[in-house]
Amino acid sequence: MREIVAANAAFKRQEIDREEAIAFFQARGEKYKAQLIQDLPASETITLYTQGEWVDLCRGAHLRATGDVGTAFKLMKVAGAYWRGDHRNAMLSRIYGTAWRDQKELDAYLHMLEEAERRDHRRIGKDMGLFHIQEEAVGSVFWHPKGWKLYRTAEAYMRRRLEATGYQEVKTPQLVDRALWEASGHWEKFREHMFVAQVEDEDKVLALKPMNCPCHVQIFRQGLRSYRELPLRMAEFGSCHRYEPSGALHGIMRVRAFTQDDAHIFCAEDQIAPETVAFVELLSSIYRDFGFESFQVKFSDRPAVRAGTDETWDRAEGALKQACATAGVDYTLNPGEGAFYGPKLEFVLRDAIGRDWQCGTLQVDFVLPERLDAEYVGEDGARHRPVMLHRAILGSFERFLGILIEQYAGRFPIWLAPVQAVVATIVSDADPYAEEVAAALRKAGLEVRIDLTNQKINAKVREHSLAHVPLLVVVGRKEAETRTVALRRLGGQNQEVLDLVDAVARLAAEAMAPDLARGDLA
RNA sequence: GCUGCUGUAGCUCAGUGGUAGAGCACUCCCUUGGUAAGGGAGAGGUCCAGAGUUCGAAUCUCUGCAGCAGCACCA
Repeated sequence: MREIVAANAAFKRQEIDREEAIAFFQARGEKYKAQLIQDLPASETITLYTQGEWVDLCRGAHLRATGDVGTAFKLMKVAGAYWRGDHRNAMLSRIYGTAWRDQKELDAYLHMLEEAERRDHRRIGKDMGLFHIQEEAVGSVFWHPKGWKLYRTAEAYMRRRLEATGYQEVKTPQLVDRALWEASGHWEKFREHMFVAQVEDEDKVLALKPMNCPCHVQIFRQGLRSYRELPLRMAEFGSCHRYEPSGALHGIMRVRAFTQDDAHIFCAEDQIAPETVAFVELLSSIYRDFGFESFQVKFSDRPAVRAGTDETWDRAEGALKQACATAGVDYTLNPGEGAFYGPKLEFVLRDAIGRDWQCGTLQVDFVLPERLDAEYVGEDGARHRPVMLHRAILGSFERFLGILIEQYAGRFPIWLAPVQAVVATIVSDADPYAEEVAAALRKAGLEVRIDLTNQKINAKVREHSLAHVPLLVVVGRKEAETRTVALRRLGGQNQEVLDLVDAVARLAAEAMAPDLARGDLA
């Protein structure tokens, strides 16, 4: 690179006849470029750029000469990429680099990347002791006490939000006979991505459920349903297993065992729009509570391989589009990326390194109710097919918590923090009082640790700051005597001396989950 | 899954064809100190696993496993 830049060879543009260009690249053994030209539309002008010895097909534009690149560049990584993005094709090598106006800008960029790396949930998960993954359970999370506390806080919050908005929670089996997956169509399409279990003295083949919808339909099918029960919102924190390709695994964001905040809304066709509007409202409110003010929405329409007739797809896509309009959702189109049974909305959040992850989803499905024979009795006394709306807000707890960790770089707001307060003593004379303070905070519902170790207060402050504990409640001789506490907040430099009783009331209020603070249920 | 890279103490990482190192963390002792590291001592490793080359392998080669990056996939 440095040699090429130093040579300062001029880039020369040259227009060339199509056939001539194909012959040229063919002769040089560059068959992919020849193929590229072949596939360019006839109207396209073919241009070559020459730089010293090097001739390349390129539309341009280029710098004037290689010297213009300057010295503020860095080659970042080398990786394979499939020819034309198709895994059936050969893999070509791709070299990634970055170039900047000067060294200072390059350094700033590299520094930014390092900062982003510090937010990486895998790093923070380890540092804060939230979870780990090991070889014996690839793609599955071992949640440690603090990580599980975070998980349970999120789960309890979600459960309250769902209960408040008319969902009924259920729990369905992990192991389900293959016959059900054949009926739903998943066996045919996703068989190689399913974990299969067999028992010795039985012929049955069972699969660990990769998703919950067929099971929910089974509950819906118990007994005769009436149109009066619709929309029927059936929710489950459903544990699912999928044999994801090894290269897809990523920390806790893409795993093989995960729990969806799944729900299926069984409804009539004219209820799609109002249910979508209500869903988007709920999702937005929940994302806001978790600190995500903005998110992308993608509309994925019919894929090439799909179930259901074109007429059905027309109806499903039309209904979803109309619902988006009513809900005022701005989306970008994601052509051909829908589920095999219906179009979907994807709600996408971005991680620390700038990668996008689908979290929430809403999918309109006319196919599964048909395949699994779900029906209800309508106002007219006849049997009808319900429409199923598959929807998730967090998507999976694992992925969402991973993004949440990165969003806050481990410095969670108080309501989410796995350890909300540490009571730290300055002298051991204050130990009994510290116990009393901790007990009072605990009684008020806070997750509290107590630090009576034989260390200076400086060291304690440092330790718990590094552990991202939002509240540090310091007590020494003075506080014990006056029944006060010296409160220091994470990131703050000073402390506030409060009366113990006031402090407990105030911190309890601050630690309250946002829905409870608002009194959503009331 | 594909391509490339990586695998050494709990963590971060150094190291070398001749019996393994640092800092932090940990344990113990001293220290009771008022808001981001008080001092000292100690313990800790099948150098990812298996096979091969070699007098000798943690180091070289191969295979496997796992991780990382990108690509592909994502009900």
